[in-house]
Amino acid sequence: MTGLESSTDAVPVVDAIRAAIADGEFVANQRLVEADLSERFGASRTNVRTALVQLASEGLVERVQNRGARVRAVSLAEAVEITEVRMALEGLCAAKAAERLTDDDGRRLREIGEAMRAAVASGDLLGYSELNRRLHDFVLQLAGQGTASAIIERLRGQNVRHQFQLAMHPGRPAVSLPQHMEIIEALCARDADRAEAAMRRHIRSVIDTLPEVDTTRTRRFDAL
Amino acid sequence: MTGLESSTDAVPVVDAIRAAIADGEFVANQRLVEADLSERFGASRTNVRTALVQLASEGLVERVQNRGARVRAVSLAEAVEITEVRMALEGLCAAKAAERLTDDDGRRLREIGEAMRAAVASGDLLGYSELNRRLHDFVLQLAGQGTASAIIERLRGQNVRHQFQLAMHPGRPAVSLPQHMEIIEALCARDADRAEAAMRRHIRSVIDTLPEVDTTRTRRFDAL
DNA sequence: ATCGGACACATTGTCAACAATCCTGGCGAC
DNA sequence: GTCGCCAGGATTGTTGACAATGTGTCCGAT
Repeated sequence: MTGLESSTDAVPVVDAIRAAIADGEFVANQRLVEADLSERFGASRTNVRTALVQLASEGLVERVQNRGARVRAVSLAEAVEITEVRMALEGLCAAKAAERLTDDDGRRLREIGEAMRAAVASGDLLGYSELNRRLHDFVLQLAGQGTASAIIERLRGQNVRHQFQLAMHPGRPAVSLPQHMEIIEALCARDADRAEAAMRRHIRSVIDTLPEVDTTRTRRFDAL
Repeated sequence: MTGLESSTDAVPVVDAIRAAIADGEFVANQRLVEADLSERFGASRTNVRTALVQLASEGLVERVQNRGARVRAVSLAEAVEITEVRMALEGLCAAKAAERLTDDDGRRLREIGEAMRAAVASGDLLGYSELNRRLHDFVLQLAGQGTASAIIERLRGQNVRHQFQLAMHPGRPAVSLPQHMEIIEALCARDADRAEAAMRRHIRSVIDTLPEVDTTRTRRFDAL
């Protein structure tokens, strides 16, 4: 998509920019010039401007007075902090999900689990990554915790880069697959404490792996 | 403060509105008319507008197309959800704080604890409430978790009403004081697990008390 | 060759006016 | 009396132009 395909959209500018950042079209530290975005998405500069304000309060972009906005680069330390928050919140959601689980939910969970096994066995990294997302999303949905889910979603947006690198890390599936299965088992057993513990162990291992996959060349040569 | 005292402030419109909501000057479901706020705070309507967008993405304000903004009313169920998130996150921060605590921090914690005891003994509800805020803030500061702290702060803003009612609940200090002391002791012992557990127990009791202090008369009969 | 200053350009910040939309109240038809 | 309908007013949404600020460049003096 090279140009102007959106003619009469409501207020999707913020979503469009968010998606562009998520998809890597806008890379970290890239400048976001209002006039350019305005033309790129066929929106008025005012709309782009308010979109940038909103994205700034979501932590996706940085804005400095009279100097414009750019895609915020999250350091490794920040990625760790963010994932620690996710650990606490997804743990909470796992516990809630265990309490509210229906038999049908359990079946769907096990389906995801089997699909994961198959994806890992066949070396389908992208498929496994997609299933990973589906599992975590499903847990959030089961938990029925709107507040927590919204926060987790927002934090995930800030971490797309690190998450992606993690998914492509060789040997990672062998570690995370059994953790995922343990989460599923605990949920199906409706054991809230065990589900929370399993989820926390899983995300703790993500945190421990983050430094290994970090490719922050730290080319900002002053702050690190 | 009744009127226009801010003449040449940078971009404090959003902070001013936030403060007004926190202080109860703007009550739940109250309409926030751009022109009125514009005059009230001596800012242009454009600034007010972007401020409202930002506050909406913070969850303090609700905005509907062509119908303006109003102060968001958080239901009891939402207040419970919010406080459950706080339980998870402040638990995390308590654990981190225990690991990083210095001797001097410990002394300051115990000072707060003693001041709390005195406030409760003398029936100083407002003083105790203020100390409560100071204790929780101090734990966040000790934890050094910027991401978690920012989220907690934001959630607190949404819950001001319920928090206030809780603080004024008779008999509440008798319950929360020993919990606060346990948190302080666990922190001073540098026992991360115990600190996290104590913090979670404390906030769990807050959650359990919320329904009792709830005064959602649902008097929104369309609100003005 | 390097430094300082002035000029030009690019970009953001602000404002006022205009258009679109929604709510209110009154009026007539049934 | 109730329902539908149609101005009138209030409020939000949008646009474009202009001001303010920052950035980069070129030139001359040392």
